Amino acid sequence: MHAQFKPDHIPKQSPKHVWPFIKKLGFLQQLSQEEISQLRKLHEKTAVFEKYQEILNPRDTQGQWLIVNRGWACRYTDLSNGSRQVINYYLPGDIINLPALNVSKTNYAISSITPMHVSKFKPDTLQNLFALHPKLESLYDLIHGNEENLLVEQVVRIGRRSAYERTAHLLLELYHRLKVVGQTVDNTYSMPLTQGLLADTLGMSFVHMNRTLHKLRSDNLIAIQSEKISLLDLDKLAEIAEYQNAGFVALTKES
Amino acid sequence: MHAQFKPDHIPKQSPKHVWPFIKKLGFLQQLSQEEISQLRKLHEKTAVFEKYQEILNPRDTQGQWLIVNRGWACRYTDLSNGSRQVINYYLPGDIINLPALNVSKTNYAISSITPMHVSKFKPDTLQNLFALHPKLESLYDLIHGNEENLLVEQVVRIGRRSAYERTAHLLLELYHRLKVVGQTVDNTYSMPLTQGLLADTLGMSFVHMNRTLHKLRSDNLIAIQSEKISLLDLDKLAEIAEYQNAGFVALTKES
DNA sequence: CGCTAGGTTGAATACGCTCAAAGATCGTGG
DNA sequence: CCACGATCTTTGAGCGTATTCAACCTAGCG
Repeated sequence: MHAQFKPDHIPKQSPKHVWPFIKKLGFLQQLSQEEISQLRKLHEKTAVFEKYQEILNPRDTQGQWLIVNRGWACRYTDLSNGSRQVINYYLPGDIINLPALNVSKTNYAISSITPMHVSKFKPDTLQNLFALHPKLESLYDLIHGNEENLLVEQVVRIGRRSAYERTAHLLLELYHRLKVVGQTVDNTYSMPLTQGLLADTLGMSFVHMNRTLHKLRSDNLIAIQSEKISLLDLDKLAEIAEYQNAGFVALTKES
Repeated sequence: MHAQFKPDHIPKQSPKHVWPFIKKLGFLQQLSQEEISQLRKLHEKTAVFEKYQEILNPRDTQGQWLIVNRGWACRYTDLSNGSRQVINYYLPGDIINLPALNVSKTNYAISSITPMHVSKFKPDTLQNLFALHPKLESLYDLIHGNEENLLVEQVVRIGRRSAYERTAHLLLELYHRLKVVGQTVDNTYSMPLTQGLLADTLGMSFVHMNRTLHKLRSDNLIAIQSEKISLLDLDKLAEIAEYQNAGFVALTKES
């Protein structure tokens, strides 16, 4: 059990446990007790992955969906010249939609980055849920749209931003996504990515990644200690990165 | 009426007209006459856009979906420093899913590139269709997955490929997507993108775009005359770009 | 205590950008 | 029908950001 997971270390099956996925939906829209207990049905079967374990394995994951409860994963492509591009990250509260991946041929893989806890469920569980609770279906559409927005942001980030801006932008995105599921404390979160992985995400060399992080530090915008990163000036970072929180926008916030 | 549209110039309402969208689905899986006539219902209401006209206008497009019948469009983001990033293109046979865009806040816009013909339909038309024809629903899931794959490819392309590779890769993607809807002839297709737009797609300057295209030409890999582009050596291009046709893979090809 | 993975730093190089200016193409209006 | 303007393309030259190569440092783990 690694240090970075302590804040989330709550007994797994406790009825008081709020699953990150439910927390995320609750952030988007107020949920009734009935809806929450319905959503708990998606969490009945859990599983565990080790650090750096392959998750996308088209052979044996047919018809299984995963919800990330703890830990990070990522989707990536390895190129023949030895370089790697990380497409996106899966954080607690995110759905990893394996069947959709199987539907069409994929050029990418999914792997855990840290040890992970996930919930597994079958697609028809979701179908049944939506049939009874249309509101949950619209919420699902919403997070699905947000996911696509994240991909779009990744394109813009890599395509038209400087290394400095890219880095600020990604760190902000991670911050906002983690905040929704309660994994930030005082603008600080645990960031289990190596500089190599960050570089592979932002399309740059790990040497330059290192230098860019240094510049952000010397500009007093971020602070890093072991796996904890602190965003020291959210406004300034957002200004530099031209960051708009597209990845997580609530439809109607009726809290 | 522009020259590049002549090959597609068929009377609009002719019963023999095969809509690109239907052609695309038919490429993925053999369609029955019944299914084809069902899909025609999506094409009952058509509309037209001018060249460089804004399509995504969150105010007035609620609940409308578009199918591209003719012409090209793209989704893009303008940054405050004056640069632009094109996210993806919409070609004949593609669906532009406007409601999904409205569901969550977007940082991007959609605009036509050429004059366009589109079909408009309401989301519940699609719902009704799927209720009666599950096979069509699974086909829709498939093209939806393919769309996401294209976005993923765009990330990899921009993130980890050289200008030369990127360009080859994009030209191949456009070729394969157009081929499915019958808009290629002998490895040639009409490519209405300016070098500036191509550059904004691939995250490079238009000057370097120009030089890269020249290199591809002098390497005898492509030929360009006005708006026609020919891919002279598909295999070599694919090898250079490490291209795998992820954007369009059939589930079961039972022809 | 030594190995391995990750982080840091320097120096040389290269890929792609910016600035600038000159052609080409096309639509439009005189 | 030609001339003009606007947009797009082409080419040159200098510059800058990011890469590569290489070495060394650090921390964690067996």
